[in-house]
Amino acid sequence: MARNVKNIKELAALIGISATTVSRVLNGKAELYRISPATSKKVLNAANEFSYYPDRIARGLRLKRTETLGLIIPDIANPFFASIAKTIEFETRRNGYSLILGDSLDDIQTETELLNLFAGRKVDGIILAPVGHSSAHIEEFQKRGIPVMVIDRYLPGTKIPFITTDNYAGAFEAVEYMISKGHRVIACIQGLKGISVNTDRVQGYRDALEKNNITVDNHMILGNDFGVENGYIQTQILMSREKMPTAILALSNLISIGVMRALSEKNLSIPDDVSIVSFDDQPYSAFLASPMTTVEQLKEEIARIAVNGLLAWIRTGKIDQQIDKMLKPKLIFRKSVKTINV
Amino acid sequence: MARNVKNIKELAALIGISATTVSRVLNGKAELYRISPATSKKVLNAANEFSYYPDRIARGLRLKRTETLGLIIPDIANPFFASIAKTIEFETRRNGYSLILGDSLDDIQTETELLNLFAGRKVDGIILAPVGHSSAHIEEFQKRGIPVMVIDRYLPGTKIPFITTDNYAGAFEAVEYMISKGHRVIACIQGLKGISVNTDRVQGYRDALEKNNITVDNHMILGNDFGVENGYIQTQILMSREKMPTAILALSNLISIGVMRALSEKNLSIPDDVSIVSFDDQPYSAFLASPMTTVEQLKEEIARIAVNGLLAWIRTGKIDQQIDKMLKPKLIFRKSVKTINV
DNA sequence: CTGTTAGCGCTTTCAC
DNA sequence: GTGAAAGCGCTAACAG
Repeated sequence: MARNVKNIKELAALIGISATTVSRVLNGKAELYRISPATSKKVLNAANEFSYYPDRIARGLRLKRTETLGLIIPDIANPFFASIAKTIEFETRRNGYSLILGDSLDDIQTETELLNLFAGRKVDGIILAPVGHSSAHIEEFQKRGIPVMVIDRYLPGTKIPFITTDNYAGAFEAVEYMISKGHRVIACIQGLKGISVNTDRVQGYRDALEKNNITVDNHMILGNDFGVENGYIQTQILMSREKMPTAILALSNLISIGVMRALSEKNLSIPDDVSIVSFDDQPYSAFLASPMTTVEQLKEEIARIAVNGLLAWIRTGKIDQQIDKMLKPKLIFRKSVKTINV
Repeated sequence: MARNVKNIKELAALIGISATTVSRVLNGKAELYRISPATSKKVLNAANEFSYYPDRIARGLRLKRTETLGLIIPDIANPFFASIAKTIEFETRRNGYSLILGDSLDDIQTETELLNLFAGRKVDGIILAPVGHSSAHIEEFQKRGIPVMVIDRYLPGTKIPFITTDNYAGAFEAVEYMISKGHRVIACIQGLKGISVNTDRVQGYRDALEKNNITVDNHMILGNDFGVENGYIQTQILMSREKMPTAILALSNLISIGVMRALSEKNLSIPDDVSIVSFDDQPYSAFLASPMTTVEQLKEEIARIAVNGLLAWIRTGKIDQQIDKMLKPKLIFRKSVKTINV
């Protein structure tokens, strides 16, 4: 095994040519500069033999481009985001880019900090599942010239491109389905208030009820977090009330786990005592005590469109505003909704 | 809002001092160089006012250190690894480092490619959940001077430090528990053959049987992947045999989902028809059709030790060989194992 | 207490 | 066809 070589100059010296030529060959510009095939071959062989990998940091400095994308996500442990991250990583690498990851913990300050950090690291673009309603920090960021593509959630009233699920339609359909099964008192345990995903789902919930002449009871909309704990606590609250819902719409897969925990502690069963529909289909959804009816989102699709849209934006320097997209979700029917007297 | 400033020189010019001084103040070396408080304050104010963030790429080139860690994981969509990744990201950032993520798809070639890529990007260290038995490519890598810390799996016969679960003990306990419940024909659906996690678990399974005077039937050890599909297929094979097992040890959470799918298709129920214990506890484990008895691993702990050990290694330049650790897992008893005639 | 200068490893302009 | 030299933005010697 030959020894390694530390930089392009050293490699060039070893072959007895200039660093310039080595650089040209290694960057596929041999043709362009009419470098002789013999020289080319020598360079390629040497690079291989001495396992030379160019220093991407130096390259990035010179080129003012790092071939790195930033990904900011509110909770990488949430399987919904983990799946999205997997596809994003794959697509990113397939295009010769690397991915730097940040978990914002659904906290706007951490998100801002990550944006600045990534800017300092000169990422070429960012994919962001934003925490908040406020978008000032993101727009300011765009102005610094770094493309930001928003996924999952979008920022109304801004020019920031996004790919998301048609959450309104998903919630609307889910609720209409529950109504068709005879439910009239349906609770909605929501995630973080004020972000589009949540707002749209709640609106879909409201409109489905109203369309079916059921008055919306604001006490039936509660919670403020996408996590397990919130699902647990809100269900306890719901179940201690005089007027208990016969069905619950859980606005995330984690929330529905919390719901299950609370119900099982009270020896209430799904769907006999309470029906439930949850957002985000998961591999385990079908194997729960009561196989869960879910609203499935096109995770891979969202990830792919986001990466490719962002890279196109980076390459051309301008954004295809047509990219804004809301992908239709799909209701997956299982057994967590009971038919009750109509 | 003041305009932004593009580099340290420009900022320095604006205040009317040299870039050196600005650099010193911004790096907290004002004291060291006895820079006057007045100048210091001016610098800090200006940096803030013009929202100047130093270019970490240029800094990295100069310092030969990027304050970036690489994380290579076989499947970020697997909630086990997603949880680990979350803690790793958090700890990494808390220490002022960034994290670049690679998903090896449990493929050794992709893993090697990622290692080289990360080397080119001059990461200061790497946390790796390795795919394979072979460790040559990793050792070669260490020689290039980049510290590699292995998690989850370890490489026997190498000097590469690792943090993992005591998988042998986990499997041993799980099987002894099933035996204590009267099971004698216990199958083991394994993950990727040849990697330590798998080897150790299988060995724990074998030894528990033998210790209880049950002859190990090699037909009862099958499979070769940690994913859902493998659990599904192997269960179908098991259930189509003359001699069916009364219990299954599933060597990952994904495998057990596959087992559940196959059983439910055959209208077999857990634990009435088949008992099961699965590795990796998950938030949903308690809410499955049959609440699942699982072997819980200390994910956060593994992640924390790995990051802090790696950073210490980077800072001091030498590795604390004491770091090699196998954390004891915990058996969580639920209802997926039936007591049968003994 | 502060500044000048050199150089990290790469790519590109300009020159031959 | 190839090379010398400049410079990306930063920090650390060295100098005062």
